[in-house]
Amino acid sequence: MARTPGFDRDQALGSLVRQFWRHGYRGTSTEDLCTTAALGRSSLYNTFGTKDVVYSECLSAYLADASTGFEAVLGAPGLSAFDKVAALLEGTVEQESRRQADGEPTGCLAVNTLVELAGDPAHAPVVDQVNRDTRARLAALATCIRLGQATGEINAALDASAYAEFVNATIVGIRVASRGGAGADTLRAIAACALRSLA
Amino acid sequence: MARTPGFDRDQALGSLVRQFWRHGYRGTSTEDLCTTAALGRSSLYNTFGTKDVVYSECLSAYLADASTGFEAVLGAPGLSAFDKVAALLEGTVEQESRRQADGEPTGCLAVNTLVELAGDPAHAPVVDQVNRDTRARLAALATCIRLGQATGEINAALDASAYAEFVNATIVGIRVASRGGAGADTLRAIAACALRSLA
DNA sequence: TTAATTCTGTACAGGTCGTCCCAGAAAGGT
DNA sequence: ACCTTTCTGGGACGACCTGTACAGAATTAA
Repeated sequence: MARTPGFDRDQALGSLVRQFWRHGYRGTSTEDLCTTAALGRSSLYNTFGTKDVVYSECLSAYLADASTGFEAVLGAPGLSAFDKVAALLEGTVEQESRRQADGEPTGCLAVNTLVELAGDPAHAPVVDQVNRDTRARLAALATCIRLGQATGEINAALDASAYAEFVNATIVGIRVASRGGAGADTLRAIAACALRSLA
Repeated sequence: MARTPGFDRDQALGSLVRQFWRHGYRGTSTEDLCTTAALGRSSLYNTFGTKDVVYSECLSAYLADASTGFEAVLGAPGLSAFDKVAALLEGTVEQESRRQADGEPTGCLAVNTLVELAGDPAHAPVVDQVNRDTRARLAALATCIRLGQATGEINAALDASAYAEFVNATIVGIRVASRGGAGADTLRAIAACALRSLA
C-alpha cells in the first residue's frame, strides 16, 4: 500500500559510521552523509533524523559491534584468563593492521568521540554513551581477571579493576598510535610489553 | 615611530592554545579565538595569520612546553632510568589531576590533533608536526631505557624502543582517560600497572 | 486501473564561518 | 606640533551548513 525504500537501512548506517569514524562529527557535513550513504537529504532525515541523532545511532552501532567481538573473546571456551587478555590485545593489533591495509578507518570511534566532544555540554549524551560502554567493558574485564586470579593463572596480588583499567588504556594507546600511522610492528611491540606485566 | 600593540603576544597565544586544546580545531570559530584572547579580528589576523597558521603555532607552543617538562625528567641528575620512567608516568597522572581540579583543559593537544585531523589531507602539516615530535620523544625515551639496561637497572632482555613505544602509549591512554573524566585514582592505577612490567 | 501512502529531488530560509578591507585612533620619533 | 607607522574596531562579502517544506515520482494493495 506504499512505496518501498530504495536502499538498505543497515548498509546505509554502516557507511555513515565509517564517515563519522574517519572525519569526526564536525568534520562531516550532512551532505557528506548523503553522499557516502547514497541517500537524498529527505531520505536521510526521514530515516534517521537530525545530525545529532544520526551520530548517536552510529555510535550505538559501532559500540554494539565492538562489544560483540569483545565478549566473544572474553567468553571463549578453553581459554585461560591470561590468554583472553592476550587475545584482546593481539586482536586489537591485528584489527588495526588489517584496517590500515584495507584502507578502512583506523582508531576508535569511542575515543574519537571523547576527544572531540567531551567538554561540550551540547553533546553530553554521546559522551555519556561512551562512558557507560567503557564502564561495562571494564567491569567484564575485571571479572575475567578475578577469575584468572581465583584459578591461580594470574598474580593474585594485582588489583583486578586497576589492571582492567590498564588493559583498556593500552588498547586506547594502540588505537591512537594506529590512527597516527604507526606500523603493525610498533603496535605489536606495545601489546607485548603490556602483557609482560601480568607474569 | 609607530603604535605599540595593546596586548602581550605570548599571553594571547596561551589563551589560544587552551581554546584549541579544549574545543578542537573545528570546534572553535575565529570569533572564539578573538574572544578568549581578547583580540579584535584585525589584531588576530595581523599578529598570527589565518586559522590554520594559528593552530600550527599553538601546537608548536604546546609541544615545546611539553618537551621542556619531558626533557627535565629525562635529564634529571641522580635519578635512575627506572625512576625517570616512573616519574614520567606519575608526573602525567599528577598533571592531569591538577588540571581537572583547576578546570584547565585535560587530555593532550597532540593526541587531539591526531584524532581530529589525521586522514584529512588539508591538515597533513600539523599531523606531521605531531608525528615528528612523537618520534623525537620516543628516541629520547629509548636511549634513556638503553642507559638503564647498560647499568643493569632495567631488564636487558627488553627491546628498548618497543618499551619506549609502550610507555608512550600508556601516557596516551592516561590522557584520554582523563579527558573522559576518570578520577585520579584510576589514572594512578594505570601508571602503576605499566610500571610493573619493567621489574 | 485506481487510490492511498511513502519515497525522493530540489529549493529555500536562516544562520554561521573564514577572510579581507578600510577608515580612524593611538603612539613614537623629529 | 607634526608626520609616519602601526594598531584597532567594525563591517562586508562570499561560501558553507543545517533543517525543513513542497511537489512529483514510485510502489503497493485493492
